[in-house]
Amino acid sequence: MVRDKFALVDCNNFYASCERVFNPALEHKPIGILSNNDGIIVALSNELKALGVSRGTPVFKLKELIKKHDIRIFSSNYSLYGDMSARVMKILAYYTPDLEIYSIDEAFLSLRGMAGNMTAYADQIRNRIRQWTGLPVSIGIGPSKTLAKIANHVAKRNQRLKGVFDISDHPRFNEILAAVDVKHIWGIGPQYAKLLHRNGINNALQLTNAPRDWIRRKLTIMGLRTVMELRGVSCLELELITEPKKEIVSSRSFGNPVTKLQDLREATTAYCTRAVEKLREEKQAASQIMVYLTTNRFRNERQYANFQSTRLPLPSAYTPEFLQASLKLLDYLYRPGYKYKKVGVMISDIIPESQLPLDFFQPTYLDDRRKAIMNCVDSINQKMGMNMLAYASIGNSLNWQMKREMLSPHYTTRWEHLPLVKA
DNA sequence: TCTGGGGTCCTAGGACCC
DNA sequence: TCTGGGGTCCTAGGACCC
Repeated sequence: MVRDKFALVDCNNFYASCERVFNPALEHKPIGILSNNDGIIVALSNELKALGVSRGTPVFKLKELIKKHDIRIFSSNYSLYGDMSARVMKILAYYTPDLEIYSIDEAFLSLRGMAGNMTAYADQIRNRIRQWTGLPVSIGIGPSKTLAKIANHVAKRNQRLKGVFDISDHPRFNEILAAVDVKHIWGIGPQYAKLLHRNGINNALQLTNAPRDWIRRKLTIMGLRTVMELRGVSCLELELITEPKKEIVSSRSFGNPVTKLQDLREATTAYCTRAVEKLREEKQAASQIMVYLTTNRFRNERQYANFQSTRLPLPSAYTPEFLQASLKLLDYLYRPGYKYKKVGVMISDIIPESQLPLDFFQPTYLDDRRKAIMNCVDSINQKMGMNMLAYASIGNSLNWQMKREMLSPHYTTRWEHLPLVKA
């Protein structure tokens, strides 16, 4: 029997590293990347971590620290990170077709059946990514995905390992697991970590040896799978084909509180348009649409949070149809007198476009000219930029738009932002 | 003043059917 | 006092991931 073997390639402090690639002055500086709306820190360089800052901290709480330590703060620049991610994944695909792109900065590779020194192989991958993109990555290797994740975690924390660690058949396997807190295990979140700690299960080795039935009962089947994976029994296969999404959400918090229905209608138009665009990118159609509206739960003022959904007569991917429905839902949800923080649109009951039902009495998305119109709009927007062609209800007040006050240039996706090299 | 966004899976409980 | 037994489908809520 050929034993499974997985490598997890993970970019170190991905967003911060992307900013650094194009701005070498940031080397060795503490860097923080902000969420949408410049709200919280979502990514940190090691230097910022060393100052005791953690993911999720609201940036306003760091004002003093930022000044004191010359911390460089950036709004998130997804067109830059998305483009850098694509470059890394392309390099990995060159090594193997057995590649699962797990997130913007992580990928699993299958090393099944490969002979030779895996550490040397991983070193080579790591060096090539560094050389071709400028990004530092860590690579963990193990007999299951969960153990590959742990190996990666170990690689990141030990300078001596130079970014690569293979945990398979390691002579000090137990010792290594005993040093990993359960909260760092893939699949164990804050709630489960608390539960485990309460029951005296503090590290990965203890979890590995925990009673099966108890785990099944308290952590469900998912938790049991995690334990098996820790024992080196691979339960999670590489997912080579990306499954179509079951729901698509588009929503944003507003830069400033919004009170007027008109502004909410404009925001809803923007998010609904984007959601249906994503639906078409996946070549899917949907029949369920939901709109939700909330005030700011952190503020000590009158609160409102509600949602409303409706069903289209037939599955569709025609934006105007969704727009009409979502604006109607919004009008129904809206109550004057509140300061709103966020509106969102969710699309579900998704089926492949190819499985659209036929209807004798009304044209479907495919039969009439709707699909052709959407294709046309999409290709123009793709070439000329998002919302180059937009729906009138998007308006032009922009009262609802998010804050992005510390955005770096779009170094790789806009000609006018290309970095210049001075002769 | 200032606290993100976009997903997935599992389970329990209710509705409804025979 | 006693109060069937399944099956299926749907939804809400809770957990997780990045």
